[in-house]
Amino acid sequence: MSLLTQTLDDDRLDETFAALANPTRRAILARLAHGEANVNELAAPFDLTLPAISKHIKVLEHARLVRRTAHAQYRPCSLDATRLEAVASWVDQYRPVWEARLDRLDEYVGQLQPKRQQEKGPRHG
Amino acid sequence: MSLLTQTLDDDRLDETFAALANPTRRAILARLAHGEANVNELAAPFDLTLPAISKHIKVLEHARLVRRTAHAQYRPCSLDATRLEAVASWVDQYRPVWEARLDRLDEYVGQLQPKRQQEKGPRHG
DNA sequence: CAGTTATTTAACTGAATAGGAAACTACACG
DNA sequence: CGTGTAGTTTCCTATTCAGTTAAATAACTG
Repeated sequence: MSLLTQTLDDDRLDETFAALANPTRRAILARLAHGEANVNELAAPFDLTLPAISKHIKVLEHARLVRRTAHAQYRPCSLDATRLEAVASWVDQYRPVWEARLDRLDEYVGQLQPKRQQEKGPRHG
Repeated sequence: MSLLTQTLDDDRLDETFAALANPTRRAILARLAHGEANVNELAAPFDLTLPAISKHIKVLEHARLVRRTAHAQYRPCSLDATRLEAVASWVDQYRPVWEARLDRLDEYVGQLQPKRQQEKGPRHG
């Protein structure tokens, strides 16, 4: 799959990235990586009201970054890493770009050999 | 670095994820992965006005996902993969979670050995 | 059933986003 | 200098977002 077609199958990537674009939500994910937690537990470290946390969780849930169950009046959350894996594979498409430090994937794609970096030269004349 | 401290150094991750949470901007990045391009070239595939694209580029530039230069009246953009690398390493923190399919990093952190996967068993009672 | 705990919903506010239209800047070219 | 080309800025609109308070729902507990 080329980087040009990548746009076609970014099914839910908008939603995923939008969910990740918030420090509270990333912190919630980090916490859930250590095991499931209910809403009050998740809210504890933050200077936010419970409804605010509840909404953040809803965003994460809707983005399928967390799964929820229900035990009595508790609604524990757990991490669902599937979408994180999707993020990883999206960003991994660009890995050659930063690894080669070429900033041109073309050259990487076309010719895998290291081959002298081939400066394009400044062409501002 | 543990997943709990990860929150502390997510310097510009908000901005980065927010910039990536848009299909037009991701498509622009994809295009730039093939080499630099100016604004009109970047705008061509989209059903958006030039100012709209210009603003998307500004978002990407501010998020340091693209770099810009100036040749005459052209302002070519090129991909800067540094922040993508940051995204990759952020998401890679979670790799053990989806690779082990445990949904509990604790167990991974505690005992790295493969050691028979140790099913926790269903505990919904 | 009354009360307590856990969580959500509703209603509202202020700020940020995405987009368009129109006007503006900057440069090249003749 | 005037015109075309490349791109940005300004202004405006509609939508979404993050947060609040207050009220509602849900389930356990005595």
